[in-house]
Amino acid sequence: MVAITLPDGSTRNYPGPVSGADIAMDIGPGLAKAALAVRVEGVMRDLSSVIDGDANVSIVTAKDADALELLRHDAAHVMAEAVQELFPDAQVTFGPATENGFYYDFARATPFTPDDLERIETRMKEIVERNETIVREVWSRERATTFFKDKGEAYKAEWVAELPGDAEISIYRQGDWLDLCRGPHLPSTGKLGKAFKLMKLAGAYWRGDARNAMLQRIYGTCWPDEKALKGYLLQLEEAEKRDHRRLGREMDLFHLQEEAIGSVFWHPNGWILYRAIETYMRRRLEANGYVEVRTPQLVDRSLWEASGHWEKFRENMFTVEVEEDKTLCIKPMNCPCHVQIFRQGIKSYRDLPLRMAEFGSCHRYEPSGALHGLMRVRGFTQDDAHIFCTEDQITSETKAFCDLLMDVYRDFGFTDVRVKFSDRPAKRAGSDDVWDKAERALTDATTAAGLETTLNPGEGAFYGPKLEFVLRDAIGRDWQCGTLQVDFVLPERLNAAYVGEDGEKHRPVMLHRAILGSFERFIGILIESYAGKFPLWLAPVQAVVATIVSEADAYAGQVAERLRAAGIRTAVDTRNEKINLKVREHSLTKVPVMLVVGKREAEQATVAVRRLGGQEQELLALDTAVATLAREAAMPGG
RNA sequence: GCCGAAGUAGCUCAGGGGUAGAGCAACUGAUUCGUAAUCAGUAGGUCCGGAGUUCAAAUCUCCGCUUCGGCACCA
Repeated sequence: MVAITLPDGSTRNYPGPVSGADIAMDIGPGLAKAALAVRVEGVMRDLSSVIDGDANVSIVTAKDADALELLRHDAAHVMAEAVQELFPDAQVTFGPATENGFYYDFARATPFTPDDLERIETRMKEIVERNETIVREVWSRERATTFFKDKGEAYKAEWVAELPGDAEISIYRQGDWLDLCRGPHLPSTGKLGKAFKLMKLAGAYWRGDARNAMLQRIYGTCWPDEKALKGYLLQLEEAEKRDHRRLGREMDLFHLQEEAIGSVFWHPNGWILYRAIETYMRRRLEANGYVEVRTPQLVDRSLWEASGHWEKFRENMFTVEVEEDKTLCIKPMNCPCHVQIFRQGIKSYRDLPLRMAEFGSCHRYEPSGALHGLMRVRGFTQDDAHIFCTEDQITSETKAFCDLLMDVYRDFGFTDVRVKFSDRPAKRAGSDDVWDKAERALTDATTAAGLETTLNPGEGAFYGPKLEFVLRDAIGRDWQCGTLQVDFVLPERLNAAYVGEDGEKHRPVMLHRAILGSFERFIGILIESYAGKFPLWLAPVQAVVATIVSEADAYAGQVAERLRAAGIRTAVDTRNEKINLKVREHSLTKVPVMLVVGKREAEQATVAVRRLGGQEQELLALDTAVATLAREAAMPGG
């Protein structure tokens, strides 16, 4: 007897082992038709898999959230089948489901073309129509190895060889095509449906290693139905409209050009935004016990040799040969310079923690393929600071930092922040004792700050563990902004010391930390996150006074003066144009507030206030409007 | 850096071995108008750069640069 318990709590008994399909059929033919897979004790399995003992079971249909992953994984298989039918010389490698779809990596001498994509997609739809039954088989290692080797599938053969000894080698067969795969899969290709689309071609290294061959990756997206697919494509289009590179041009914030690759030309409007953020950060840091410094751009190579950067980071550094045997480096980081300031004079334990901040302008020679708008540049400014403290202060300083960081992010409208915790790497400096202490300190601090972290095992810096704070751009790409890194090594290398209570010399610990990361990247993300519609305190132009008739020109000037006197960045538009045009143009450049004035307003000392994106207007006395806007435009945190 | 694609007016894009095209923007003029495009006219180009093929190259070929999409990288 096998007792199967269903999600509703009911139990069905079977005389012997049953498959998921049997159970679904037993419950009803409708469900049997809709069934895609079965979840046994929470684990997703093939519908055909046999359950031979009592179990909690649920039937997975397209309505299930995790049916999507199944669907997408199948889409990858169907694509691979289509590709191999059309291009028999293409070798298969891997093809997983992704956040919005799937991809499959192929090895092939001649690259696929965009035209090929159309052919492949058409063939995929044919395979769905063939409704090939998907069958799972378990092969011996020898059989699998021989099979893939004979077929010329070198990558699959390599993978089989590397599967652990006790691993079951499962093969999924659909029609004449098969693939080595862990599964689970749908019962047949027809269940996939046709709500998929091949999106783009890309290169990708075999097993993600740049030393390996480059494969050809085809990305696709896949959804349960046509409506969801359309919705996704529409969402992509919308996201494209908030691309910071596009908005940067439309709103006249900045530009990039060939003669200064990877460096930003900030236009007046963009620079207002930049400075507003800098002012805000400076106030925040001052309120949190930081001191601000400024250190040199050009620093002799010897300091970088001493810090270890010359050895580890040289390829990313711009250098200048000034005279024979003298190399200056354009600083890629601020830390060694901050240690130099720390080292001036004798520091006592009473001076700690010393929080030294700099809006540090740095340059790094980033690989050409990595450059991306404001997000990845070669010249940037960090909201950098180094906290010199004792080991005992790591937890409290980290906690204080996390609180500050979350406060700042909240002020910029970010509440969904991912925090990654990177612990000790294989190659590292410092004793295990010290690492234990540092990792525990970070863990305690994040817990105290109420942050959930995901572990990035072995990804810490060689000099200490770190926290990374990740924000997401308009099209779902993640960018690291904030960071906190514990460093035991640099104080040692650059000989930073303080005198302790005991009168002896001690090494301080350095916490490298940034909240925005770089102004450039943060502003890029900010633009996308707000879709250019900044809150009042950040908007480069906060208000436009627009006239309806030229008789109101003089009054418009007075209104603007009043607003400016109240600290509001105001422009006046007295062009001889219709109000419709003015509203449209200032809406497109995302000015948050428009004050429309005509004859009526001029006579009554009022303004018609129109908010960006809104339909209605509010008629206010000029005094009221100025007071309201001044209050709204105030920088958060005073 | 690697794989692929693209580069034509300020922007979006069409064209394609034989005089360089459109819409929007710009400029000029008219229009004084009540909340997302008033009308008319004018001007605007090293077709990314360099070499080659050709009577003739924006167009074909090669090399380079930049950008875009991925991958790798991001101490």
